[in-house]
Amino acid sequence: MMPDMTPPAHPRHSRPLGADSFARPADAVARDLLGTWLVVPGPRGRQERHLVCETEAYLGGHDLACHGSKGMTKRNATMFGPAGHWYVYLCYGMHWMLNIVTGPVGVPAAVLIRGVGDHVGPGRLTKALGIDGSLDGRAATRKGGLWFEASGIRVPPRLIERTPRIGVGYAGAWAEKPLRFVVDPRRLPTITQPGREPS
DNA sequence: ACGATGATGAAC
DNA sequence: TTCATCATCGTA
Repeated sequence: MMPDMTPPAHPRHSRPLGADSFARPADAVARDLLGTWLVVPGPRGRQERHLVCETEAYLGGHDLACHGSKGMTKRNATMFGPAGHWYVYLCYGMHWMLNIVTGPVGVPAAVLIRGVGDHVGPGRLTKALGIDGSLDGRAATRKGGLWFEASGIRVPPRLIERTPRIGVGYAGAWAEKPLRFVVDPRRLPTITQPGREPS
């Protein structure tokens, strides 16, 4: 069974990951977001939960692959703001990219969410989940929009694949750094029914 | 391998 | 105002 649409193991403890989870280096956040739920408002007041399985870290102004490396612009201003806010922008004229801002205020760093559950690919997942630029700048640390939630699923480090980031060949040596994090959800423990512990 | 598709940012 | 670029994707 794929993890999408699966309820949390402990609904009463369901709460968004807080600002503390994101006010850290982007590579640490990118790794730790693997195996968490992305909680998305669904039809008729329901929530969808999608397991995060692919992320990329953009480290800050010194990272030549990061939008913030050329200074603050209208598009990337959200990246310079507080951690735990969504940074969403349009890529190639048609694909919305979903990022979560990380690190301290003034440092343009973020994590790109590249794959969740069955929806692999940053443009595909935003299309499937109905995400667009109207989310840019909104907080992820409160219920009401989209947020992350601990799943209780342990992701063993040996199951995390690290590769260079996709589509940033222009970034010189920064293009080679292993800042993409991937886990195959089929290798994770079976997702449980509500009230049960992950095996 | 290539075109779609349009906002962005820098140059002029 | 023009132009190159772009954290992609579907089709061939």
